[in-house]
Amino acid sequence: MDLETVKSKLHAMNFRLTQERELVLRTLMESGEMFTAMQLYDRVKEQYNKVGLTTVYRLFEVLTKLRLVTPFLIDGEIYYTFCQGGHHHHFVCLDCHRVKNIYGCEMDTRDFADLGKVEYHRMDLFGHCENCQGSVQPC
Amino acid sequence: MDLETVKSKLHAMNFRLTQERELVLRTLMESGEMFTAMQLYDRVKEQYNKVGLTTVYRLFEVLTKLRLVTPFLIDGEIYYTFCQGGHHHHFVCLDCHRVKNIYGCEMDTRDFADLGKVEYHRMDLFGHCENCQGSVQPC
DNA sequence: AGCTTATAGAAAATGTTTTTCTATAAGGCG
DNA sequence: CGCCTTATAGAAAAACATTTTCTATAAGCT
Ligand SMILES: [Mn+2]
Ligand SMILES: [Mn+2]
Ligand SMILES: [Zn+2]
Ligand SMILES: [Zn+2]
Repeated sequence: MDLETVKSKLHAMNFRLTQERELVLRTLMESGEMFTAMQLYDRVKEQYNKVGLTTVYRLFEVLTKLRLVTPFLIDGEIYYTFCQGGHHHHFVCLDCHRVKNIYGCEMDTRDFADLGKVEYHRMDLFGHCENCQGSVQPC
Repeated sequence: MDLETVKSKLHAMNFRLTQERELVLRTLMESGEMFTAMQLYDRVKEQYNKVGLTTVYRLFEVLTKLRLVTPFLIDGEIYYTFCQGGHHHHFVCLDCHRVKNIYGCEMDTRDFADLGKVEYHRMDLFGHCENCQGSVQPC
């Protein structure tokens, strides 16, 4: 998905795409990584200009409403990754925090009807991506 | 798993099973639910005596180290559920927050070798358990 | 260009989690 | 048992994370 599409989704919900939001969104979308609010704030600062931390928090809030972001809990911290399109699963690199989408879910939720009514499910794989294999782990 | 087993696991790591920990642990284990620290603190208070909130936080910390607890991120909040035994998946009721274990994982992580080296994975189903189906949703 | 209203960002407020500190008791050992 | 060592309880403070408030600004519309 490109920035223009996100823009229309924002507009459809009466949100605006400000210059600040565009900087943050670009950083998030182009990285393929997941970030805590503070991490994304720092990344934006180093790559572009400075934006307010509040702006990052508010963007995560908005993107969550639009379901354009998926949260991950890792080591007690909440990370967000840009995420859109149909249902899919994830591979998360524990080293570089890059996220890869896995399409083609074969699960049939009817198999679990005895447990209750399944609304949705998630599957996340965690490991070390090709880039990070063999390389020294970040401290 | 019963309390005695947890006790030995604690002792094996040089942790102690105090009266306060036992109260909190009982509440957690017997409920089958997942709790935020504050929720478990409140539940212990109403069912038994009062314990310190710090004690609950510290117990979650210890149980996390022993891998006797699994964290869930729901609506921006971190919940913990008592969780032990071999690899399995979860069904979480969005209403009552009870958790059911799903054994018999058929996934072969080698199917994803092209993505990187998979260390572990999780799968969580979310929905409404039999008890909560048809009943009025909690506010 | 002009209008309306969502947003930026600094500062304050709020909420959550961790740390500190002292008294207590768990568990080990004789 | 009784004694000893050391992990833990819990209150209070500190640290940290997130949300709210408030005013100026600019996005988007006409
Ligand atoms: Mn995704
Ligand atoms: Mn479990
Ligand atoms: Zn990687
Ligand atoms: Zn339920």
